[in-house]
Amino acid sequence: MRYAESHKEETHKALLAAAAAQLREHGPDRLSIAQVMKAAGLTHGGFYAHFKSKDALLNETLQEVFAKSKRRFARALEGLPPRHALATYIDYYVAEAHRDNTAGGCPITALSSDMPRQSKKFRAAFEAGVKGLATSLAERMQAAGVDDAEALAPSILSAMAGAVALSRTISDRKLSDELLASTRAGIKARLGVSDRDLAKEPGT
Amino acid sequence: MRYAESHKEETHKALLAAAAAQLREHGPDRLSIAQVMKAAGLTHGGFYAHFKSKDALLNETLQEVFAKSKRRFARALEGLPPRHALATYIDYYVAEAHRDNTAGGCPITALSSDMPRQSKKFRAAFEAGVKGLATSLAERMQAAGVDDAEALAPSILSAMAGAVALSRTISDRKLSDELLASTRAGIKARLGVSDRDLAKEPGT
DNA sequence: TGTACATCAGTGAACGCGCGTTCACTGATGTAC
DNA sequence: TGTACATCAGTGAACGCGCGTTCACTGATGTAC
Repeated sequence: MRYAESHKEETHKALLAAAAAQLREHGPDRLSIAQVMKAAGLTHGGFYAHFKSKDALLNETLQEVFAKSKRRFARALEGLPPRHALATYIDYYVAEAHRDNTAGGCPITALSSDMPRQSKKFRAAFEAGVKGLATSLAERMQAAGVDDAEALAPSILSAMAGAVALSRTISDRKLSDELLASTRAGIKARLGVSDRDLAKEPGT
Repeated sequence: MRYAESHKEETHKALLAAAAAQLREHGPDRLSIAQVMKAAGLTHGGFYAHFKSKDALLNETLQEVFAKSKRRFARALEGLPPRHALATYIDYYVAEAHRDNTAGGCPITALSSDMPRQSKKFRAAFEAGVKGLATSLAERMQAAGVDDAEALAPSILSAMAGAVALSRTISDRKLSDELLASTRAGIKARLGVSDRDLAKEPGT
């Protein structure tokens, strides 16, 4: 079974996509190579033609997931005026849809409490991703006229991630929804981009 | 080797104490029965004289950890005037010392992102613990004159837990410290118990 | 055009390992007589 | 007071299991001649 030139690269991408979902859904420890291969329609033995080890897969996957997060972030806010964009991002992150989509969501929300138990290399990749997202957020905040944006951004990010993470642990739907709504309102108020504040913003 | 009447109960407690630390340090999946027994100076085979299963140990341990968290919460704030107590709690929770003490810290911070992958029973124990802490916090907030305390408390709790959890993933000490400081300031401002606001409070 | 060989992504059996769990056993002490 | 037996927390070997990893093999297609 000889394959097209691009075949190996395509399989590599398919494995990364499967791993990206399983990493967030099951965590780095419960993600299993056999399951990732199965999701791509392959048997587990072939894995090592694509990755040196499970660690290598996890590292590449995490970088990919953060990069995708950042790209999606930028795309969703394209063209919006700065303060509106910031409010939209908060609503988009601290959302029921995000809570209900662990496999496709933010790695900070899905993996924060796993990180201190992971390898140094994996933690470094996570930290780089966090810094990247914090920087993006800080830029958005600065553009929206928020004071001291750079120092504030990591705290805002952790409040958003913490709320979504906690909302996932609560089966009481009403309480979970309220936690998200209350967090959205609180963060937007803190940044001066509540619906009330936004009325002052010049048009799109 | 016949033992004193209280001996079995003491061993049971020692196992719970070892499990309490390891649960938060290593998470429910990586906590191992052999390691817990070893920490109590015993061999792994004897475990089943004390607990029906690993699941039973995890459930009992988590309940114990939440109960202890709540007791410590109450003890630390005893005698303080309401608004001062609230500010103290925030400083106490969102702290470098808490970040550096995973094994002895809050289970929400240590386990949030593990929970969606755990058994229904374990998740129920966690949810009950979260509700208990949220209620305690809401009472403190209400006593301190915060509006809409009950609806706000879960969001505040998630912001505190999220900040400590994220601070643990960041090896960059300066950034990690700043994240905590910025979160303390933000939450105290949101609740109207900043140092500035507290000057107005009647004495101890 | 036809034959022999090289390529290499993927297969599937096998490995050692740590895990949760089981179980026959130990041995110091209490109780029965 | 002395002997035989019961108790039971703890021991340590053994189990099946899923895991990450290795490796001899497969077989469709490309290349050499």
